[in-house]
Amino acid sequence: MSPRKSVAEARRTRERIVERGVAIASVEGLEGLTIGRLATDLGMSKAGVLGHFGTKQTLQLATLDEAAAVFSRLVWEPARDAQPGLPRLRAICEAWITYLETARDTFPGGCLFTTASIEFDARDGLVRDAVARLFRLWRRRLAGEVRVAVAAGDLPGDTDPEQVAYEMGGLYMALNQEIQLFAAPEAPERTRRALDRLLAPRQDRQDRQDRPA
Amino acid sequence: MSPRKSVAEARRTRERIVERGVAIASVEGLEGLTIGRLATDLGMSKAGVLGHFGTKQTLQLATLDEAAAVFSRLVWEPARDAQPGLPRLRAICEAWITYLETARDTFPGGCLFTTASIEFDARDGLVRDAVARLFRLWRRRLAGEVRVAVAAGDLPGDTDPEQVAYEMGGLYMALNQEIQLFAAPEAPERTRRALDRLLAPRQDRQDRQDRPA
DNA sequence: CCTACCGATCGGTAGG
DNA sequence: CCTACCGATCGGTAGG
Repeated sequence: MSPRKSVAEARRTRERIVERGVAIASVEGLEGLTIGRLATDLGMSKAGVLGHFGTKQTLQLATLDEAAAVFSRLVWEPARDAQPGLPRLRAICEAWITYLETARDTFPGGCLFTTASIEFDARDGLVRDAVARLFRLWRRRLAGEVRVAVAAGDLPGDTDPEQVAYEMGGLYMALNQEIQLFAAPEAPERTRRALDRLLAPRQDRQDRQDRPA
Repeated sequence: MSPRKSVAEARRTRERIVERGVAIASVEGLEGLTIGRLATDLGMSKAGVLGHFGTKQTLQLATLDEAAAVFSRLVWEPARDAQPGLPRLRAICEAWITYLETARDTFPGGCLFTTASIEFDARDGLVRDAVARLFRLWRRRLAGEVRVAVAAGDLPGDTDPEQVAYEMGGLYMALNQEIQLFAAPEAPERTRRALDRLLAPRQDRQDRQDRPA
């Protein structure tokens, strides 16, 4: 017949496309991710690439899914075994910093979610909805972890978990910019200082005291 | 000869192009800002649009310049008359929030600088350099204002001005996302709460005290 | 400032 | 999974 591959081979090809797609989209955005570029990079035809998805939008959604899976693997899962509450929150924070600092192979252009959020925040459609869903999910998880930390007495009783999660999001966008736009080596340490203030374990302080400058 | 216009008319046309360019780029990004789209929107020919700039890159730089001028007018200038230090810092913060909340005519897709930063942070070239220069300039101004506030005794003596300016940047990116992606009405108030904590006037507090919840 | 054009690339389809 | 194609749009140029 034709050079049609087995189901397993086709799945593996689809994986390769999506992995490459994450890297391209990290640099060029999900709109800048083009079928022609993918085809060239992978030594395939455009029709061969598109055949796995049907439309560019489906390709974008698959790329976002793969990126979210990587993020879970690098940020959420390593913290899973930490004690719920402040210890796990701290573990998530560190994994998040490491993800932004070192996941350059997977995300050579920086955090794909920040890129996608900016790119789609003024549009409608399934991609925008998927991006918003991810940010909401992650904020909910962070806020939940803050809530546990408060209940455990690790954070002040009047802490607003949503507020803390919101501010954490800002710190990570700042860190992403600092790494990508300025290649600033002190950025992770700045982020840690800000997080220490945000997640200060107790109210009996006149300043932070648990980390040296 | 031809429908060539006077110098003043040509300048006015250029202004119209650049103003429209800011609005388009706010939604589509500086790469998504196309000459054809501008021409259609303005009822001109593509060559007529491009003639004012020569290349797309020059158009992008002119668009960024115009956006920076608007930003100065809306954020820096209103605070100019406030007392240097914490009062001026607070005035800048409020103007900044207002800018993100209400400048929808000029920036229908949200803060163009955040968009441009994300879009160009993985590329080289004059546009990237111009974006980086703007962010550096504004951070320097913020840090300078923090320094004045510390010298005036309005902020604790161990305040790190660069750190505060860095965190403020993160808060504004978070606010931009919250407005654009989530249309969250409580976002400005969240930002104010975070800024109050960041710019807490004195260390003799167990928690923030100058704003009611 | 226009018309008329260029080669390149876009997303996508037909047919195998 | 391929070749071969489609109409639309991209940035840019020639010439007036």
